[in-house]
Amino acid sequence: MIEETPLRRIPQQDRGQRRVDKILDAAAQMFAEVGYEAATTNAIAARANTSVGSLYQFFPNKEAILQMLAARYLDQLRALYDQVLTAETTQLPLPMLLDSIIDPLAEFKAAQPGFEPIFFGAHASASLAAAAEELHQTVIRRVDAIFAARAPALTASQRNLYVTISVAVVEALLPLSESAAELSRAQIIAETKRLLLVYLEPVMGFGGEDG
Amino acid sequence: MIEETPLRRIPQQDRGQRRVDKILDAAAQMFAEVGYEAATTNAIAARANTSVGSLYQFFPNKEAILQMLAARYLDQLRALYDQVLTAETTQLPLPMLLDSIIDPLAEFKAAQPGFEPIFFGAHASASLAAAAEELHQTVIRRVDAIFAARAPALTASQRNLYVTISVAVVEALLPLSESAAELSRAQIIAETKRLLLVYLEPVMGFGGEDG
Amino acid sequence: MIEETPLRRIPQQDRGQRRVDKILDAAAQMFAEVGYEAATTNAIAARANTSVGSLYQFFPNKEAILQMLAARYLDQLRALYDQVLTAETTQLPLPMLLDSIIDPLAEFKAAQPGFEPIFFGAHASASLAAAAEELHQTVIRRVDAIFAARAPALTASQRNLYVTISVAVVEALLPLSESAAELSRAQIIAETKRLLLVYLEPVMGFGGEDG
Amino acid sequence: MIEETPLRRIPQQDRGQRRVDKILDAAAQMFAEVGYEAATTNAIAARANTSVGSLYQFFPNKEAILQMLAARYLDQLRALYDQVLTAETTQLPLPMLLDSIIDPLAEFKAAQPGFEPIFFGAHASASLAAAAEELHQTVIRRVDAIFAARAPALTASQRNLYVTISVAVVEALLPLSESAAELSRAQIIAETKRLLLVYLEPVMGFGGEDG
DNA sequence: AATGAATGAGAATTCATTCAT
DNA sequence: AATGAATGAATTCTCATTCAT
Repeated sequence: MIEETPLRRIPQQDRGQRRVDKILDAAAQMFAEVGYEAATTNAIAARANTSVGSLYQFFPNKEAILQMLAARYLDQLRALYDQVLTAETTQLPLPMLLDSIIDPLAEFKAAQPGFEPIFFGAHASASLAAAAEELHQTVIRRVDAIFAARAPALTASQRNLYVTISVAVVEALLPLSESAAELSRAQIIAETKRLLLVYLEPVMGFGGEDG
Repeated sequence: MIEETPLRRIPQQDRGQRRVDKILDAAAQMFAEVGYEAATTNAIAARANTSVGSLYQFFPNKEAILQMLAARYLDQLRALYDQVLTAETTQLPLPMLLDSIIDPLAEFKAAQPGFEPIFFGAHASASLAAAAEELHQTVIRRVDAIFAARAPALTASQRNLYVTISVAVVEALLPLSESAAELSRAQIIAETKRLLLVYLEPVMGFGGEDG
Repeated sequence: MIEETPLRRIPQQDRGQRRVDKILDAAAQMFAEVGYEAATTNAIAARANTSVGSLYQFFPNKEAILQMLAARYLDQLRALYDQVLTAETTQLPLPMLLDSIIDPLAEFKAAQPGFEPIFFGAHASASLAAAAEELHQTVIRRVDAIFAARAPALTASQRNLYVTISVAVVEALLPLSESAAELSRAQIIAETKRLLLVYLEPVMGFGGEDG
Repeated sequence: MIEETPLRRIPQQDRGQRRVDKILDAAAQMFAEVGYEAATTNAIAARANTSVGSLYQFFPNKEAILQMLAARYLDQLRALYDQVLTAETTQLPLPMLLDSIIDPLAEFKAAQPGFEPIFFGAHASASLAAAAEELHQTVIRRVDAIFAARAPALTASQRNLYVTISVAVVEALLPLSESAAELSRAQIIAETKRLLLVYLEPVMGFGGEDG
């Protein structure tokens, strides 16, 4: 889906790949700290212990950094879910299914500082929105597949509603641990699951299609 | 920090007030259209049929416009809720209570183009976050008061959890009607209420303190 | 032919027009001294006793300065020729006709430092070439009209050859006074005329259509 | 200033010389295509199938490439004229003498893509002008020697005028075949000769010192 | 008070040149 | 010697803010 490689030069050597990673890490930090617009390419390069020139050797422009970062998150997230969400997962009791979906996301979010502003962050700029779109769609598709397997009685349209709402809820609640509300990360996660449990139980409460 | 009046000069005359309003309206539109960062003060002034000079006569800097806009929304939202949320409202059946809380917000959001990026919009920039904070706190406090009256058995800490989650859910779901998910505004609102209903019913499902 | 006004803002006031003129003068000097590519917008602004910001208030980009400069020269050159080249001029003895064509150009070139790099001289960059094109075409058309009136027996194609060669010769020789060849301006101009005289005499040597 | 060898290292081995040649060829192409300023050293190296590093092993800086290219053209042009312009040539009838001078130059120009922007190309940048200077002087000296032999009656100063004008005319007219004037190369060359014939005939029209 | 021209710091991006491998 | 990654000064252009009119 990201057709054209956003990388200006594909780093064949380890050193190049390490440099790209360092730049992406630095960018993730800066985006998280000051936002995409306010993060300057010079500052990103400096934090990555490189020069702007090197940065532009790998990325054609600032937006490409964002896209590449999103693409990296996408890969990692996919890998994470590939591990966790197997055919059997689908048939777990709902609470455990919710664990399987939410826990990886929560952990990923906690581990990756730049993930939140891209994925959770609302769409303050056109660039951000574009970068986040594929990530969102991927999560949406995964969840949709699970819901489809779990609640085959739902029409595609009904499922769309459940999926959209569920994903939006998770995206909205997980970041709350950052807020001033004096709620612990664990509390937030637990309550998110509880909320989705009562919401989804009527349609996919039981271990699957059986009653 | 927001303590000091962001208005450089308090417009005593109507004309001044009208000008401030026009600038705020223009700013709201621009913020909604292109985002806070991309909205230039010159463009805001032009859309308000004024000059940058006049704009800076009323606002010390760009961020002050945002703050002032947030403050205006705050006033309007307060007034709205003052009308709707009376002592009796608190004791309505939960579905109707949810109507009382969510409908005004949904309508306000629909009517005010600039409200969404500030209030719902994620916190892409430090400025936006700061401006939104008071709005959030106000809504939080209102809802907290209602929940307190309705579910007096809850500890402050428990209530904090319910309030935080409930408000976050509303903030996350209402903007979905803008997204590409092919869901109508009415569908979104209905589902938001249904979600909160199942979530809150256990603790405040009955008409009030009685069983 | 320059369809879209290259001016970002059309200066209604005298002050604005004066500023535009000062910028164009400064640009002309810089282009003449270091060439178009090496002339930086900051240096142009500085020499015009302004700021880059002001420069960009009037010109959308660096190339527009060049275009505007060429357009200004075009206007001035047209005005100059409108004065000098009347219907009667056409019928003057060839030496005087050559005076009428070459002298204004030589004087204009001497008076306008920036004219030479644009009009004379080959065009190293695409921008320069584009800017010069209209100037060239205008001179070509003028000369063509004169030649047509003077030597009606020539076919359009033959005339094209004479005009092209004649104009190219003038464009090549006049700048020689700048070169190291130790030739005075007057010498150069005189020899240019003598050269064209012997070249053109066979086809338009006599006072006009008469033999 | 051009005194010091522009070559950083004099390539003793064939391989080095071949590399230098390839770089010069690549540079000539790029200069012809996009101009001196716009031609980047990286692009030149790439087109020469080398690396920038190697390029800088042979050339201290970008300008040196231009100088070296001009020097190479100088050598080739000298060799060409050494072949063609012998003592006997000088005494040929003027039309044939002009053939002897102009034809090699026209052919050389047609064969060497980078020659035109340097030699004919007006002096858009200080670097270009410097590089072209020696080429010009060489041609000037050759032509001067011929004119001296052919028209010994002319004073050095008079000869200077004729030589300067003649060379400038050729430099100006030959490139016209590239322009949009719809004139063929052959037409241009023929007309250039005709022009110089009528110009020079009075002073060196006859087969030599007689007449 | 109102205007909008003027300012210039700061941002993204390029490219000649260097230097570690 | 060859390579090409790395560097960072320099350039174009923007836009928040000021200030003369």
